[in-house]
Amino acid sequence: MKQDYSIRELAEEFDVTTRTLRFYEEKGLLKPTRAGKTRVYSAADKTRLKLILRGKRLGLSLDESAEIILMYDPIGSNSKQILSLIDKIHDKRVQLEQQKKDLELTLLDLEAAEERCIDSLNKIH
Amino acid sequence: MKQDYSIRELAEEFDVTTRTLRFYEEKGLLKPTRAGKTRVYSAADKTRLKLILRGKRLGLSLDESAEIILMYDPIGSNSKQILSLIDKIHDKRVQLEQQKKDLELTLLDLEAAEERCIDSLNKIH
DNA sequence: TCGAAAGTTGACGTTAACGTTAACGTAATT
DNA sequence: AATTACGTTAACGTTAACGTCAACTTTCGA
Repeated sequence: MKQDYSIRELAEEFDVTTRTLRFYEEKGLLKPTRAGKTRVYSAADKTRLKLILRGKRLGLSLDESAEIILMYDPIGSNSKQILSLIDKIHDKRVQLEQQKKDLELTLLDLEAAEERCIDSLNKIH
Repeated sequence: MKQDYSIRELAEEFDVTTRTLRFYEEKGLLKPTRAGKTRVYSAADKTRLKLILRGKRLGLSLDESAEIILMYDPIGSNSKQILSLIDKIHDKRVQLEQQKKDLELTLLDLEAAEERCIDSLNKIH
């Protein structure tokens, strides 16, 4: 598996602009190393980018995605910190479960709407 | 069941500001009638507000929610229009199904993260 | 070696979704 | 009569997430 990526490679693979990748770096979401001045993205950067974009499709802000990504990382060994992290994870799960419910309701509504459309068509015919 | 609502009643019930309700009206999402100058919201307005906020929790823009709400409404009896509507509904369903997948993946990740946290705690102890 | 292609850092522009005054009218309470 | 509470419109301010130059350097294939 490939190790490193240029900014353009990554941009094309994920269909974002290079501006976007630089912006994510400014925000601390990606940390490419440098070959001279040129950015070099690692497999870890690629994974993080994937998570960010997944978050976007869920309607999360970049900050929220950043938070979630931090949750995946091993964090300080301090007991208190870990407990606080568990809390955060729990909160985020609650939010996402609510979102899942909303999503399923909306899907049901759309199914019903589609059916009504088809009925309308049949009546016209 | 109550028929009409003042701007404040609706705002408090859904925990939004009155500014928000006026803004939604500007955008054509709500259409309260008037008693003099004062806005009077109907049950239909209330339902639409509920759908808008559900959309927000899904990360939809107001325009997207507006589109979806229009999908629920009976539309022009023109056959062509109905077919185009079915298409739109289908597209939106595809998008939401993708979102559902992303959501479930994220939930799995969070579960795993929580477990790792708990493991860390046990090792410390 | 040289010119196009791709890289870099500013820095200002844009859109969505409201927040925040301001400046005013109205209605009920004291 | 005056305060308080709630309503109105109008208009400028704010934040997030980039887009869009500009002005410059670096790299690489012919």
